[in-house]
Amino acid sequence: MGDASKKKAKARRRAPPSEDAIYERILAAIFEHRLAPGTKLGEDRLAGIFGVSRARIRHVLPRLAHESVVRLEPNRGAFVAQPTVADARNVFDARRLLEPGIVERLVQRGELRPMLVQLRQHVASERRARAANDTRAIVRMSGEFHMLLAEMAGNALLAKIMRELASLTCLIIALYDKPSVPSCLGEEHGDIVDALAAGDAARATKLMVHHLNHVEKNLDLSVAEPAPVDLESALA
Amino acid sequence: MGDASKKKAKARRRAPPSEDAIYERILAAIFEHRLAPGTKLGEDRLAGIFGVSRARIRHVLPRLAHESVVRLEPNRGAFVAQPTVADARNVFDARRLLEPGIVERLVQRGELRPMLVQLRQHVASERRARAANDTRAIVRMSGEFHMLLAEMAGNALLAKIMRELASLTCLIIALYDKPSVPSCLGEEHGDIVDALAAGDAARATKLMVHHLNHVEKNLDLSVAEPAPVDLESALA
DNA sequence: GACTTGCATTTTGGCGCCAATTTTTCTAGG
DNA sequence: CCTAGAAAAATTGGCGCCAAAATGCAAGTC
Repeated sequence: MGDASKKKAKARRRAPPSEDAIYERILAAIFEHRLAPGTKLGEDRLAGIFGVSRARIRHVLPRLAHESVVRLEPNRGAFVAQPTVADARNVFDARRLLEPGIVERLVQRGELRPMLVQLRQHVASERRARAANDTRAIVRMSGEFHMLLAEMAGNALLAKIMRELASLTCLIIALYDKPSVPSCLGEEHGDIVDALAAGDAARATKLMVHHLNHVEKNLDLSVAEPAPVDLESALA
Repeated sequence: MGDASKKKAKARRRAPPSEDAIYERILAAIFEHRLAPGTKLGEDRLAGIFGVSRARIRHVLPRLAHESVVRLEPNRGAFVAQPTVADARNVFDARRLLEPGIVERLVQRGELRPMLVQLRQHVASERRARAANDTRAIVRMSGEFHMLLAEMAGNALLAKIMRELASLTCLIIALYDKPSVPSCLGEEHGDIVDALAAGDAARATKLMVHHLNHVEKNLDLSVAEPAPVDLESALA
């Protein structure tokens, strides 16, 4: 390959990236749709890119695999996961179950003045990204909004689960987004924040469910699965 | 140490345990309260016990750490996790959010005749273990009941999350169980199955929430945290 | 006699090498 | 010209060795 120079160029000069840093970097790349689903994540390749040894990479990949963000095939390597249509429905189903509860816990927490200003700032950033047509920022911040809500709900466990669901949702959008509409619906995040500011928990949860339904409906989940070719049964 | 013979005795003669097998074995030991919270999980110790190389162990421990079942201290080793009181409350809070939804999804699935027989069999096994006063089996099967429900709900993602929550619950019971009452409440699992059999989703979810509340109330979560000695702030 | 300091042992962390499997390419045949 | 087979290259998986850090012990000192 003749792009050895490019690898060298991307390796940090004398910054030894920590293990968590590599983890976050790969996750961020997936979040921003810089790594397409199905992309092979070769060990040597990644080691060269980050300027670390292969052993370091071999610690990070299983971690990502455990969150179903990468798929680990024995003796073949790691690939960015390709959630099936069934997986996608499961993710949205789980989110419809979790996120209304997260919103409820957030309002029950009381004293959400400082949280509201942070949420408003985030929504404003989203609006700016949308105005600039910065697709990567739009998708990333859209996921971050939901992660922010979860972190504010005061339950670190739920926040961790929400992080994982947000990552998977990013992959799903990358795979099944209809080219027609920009996947991020206008001001629905802002509407949720407004309901929270009004202390109307019921409306906030209802808006959250509707929002999730809208996002899912804007995906093309009707496509037949990439032919689950079951040779054994097909040739019986 | 003079117990080198005991290690050898426990090592499988000529059965090379797979990586998943080791994972499951350690998890099972935690489930059955054979490994107390805080126990150190030395690498070559485990390697000797399972008769595998240290490298194999070094792949399993991070996996368990990712589920918060073991705590990984840099340069110190792996320990069975010791969830704090706050962690415990978070776990039960998350379960109160998830499990009613799981029950709902189960009934909406329809055709639960075969599932009901399996659930009834499980409840019967639990009853038998309770009659035999087999504490380990009681705790293990109590967690397995909830995992079974989640797997039947038709959402593999929710099932995975429930598995993790069940593991953590086992640790929490091991840490905070009041010696007074056996932590597993009589026939509450059976009552939930009865409600499912009657097709009464509302009652089933209500019973589930009550059940979780009962389990939590039977724990001693009032103990003051082991003094989160924050030296920096204490000596300012 | 108790505390501190220094050293030895044990354990984890990391790096490099070698074997196994897969994928690609080259060659021979139809 | 295309297909099937085999050899070669590349990549993953695993094992062992070596360095770094932490713990426990022992000796020295006040």
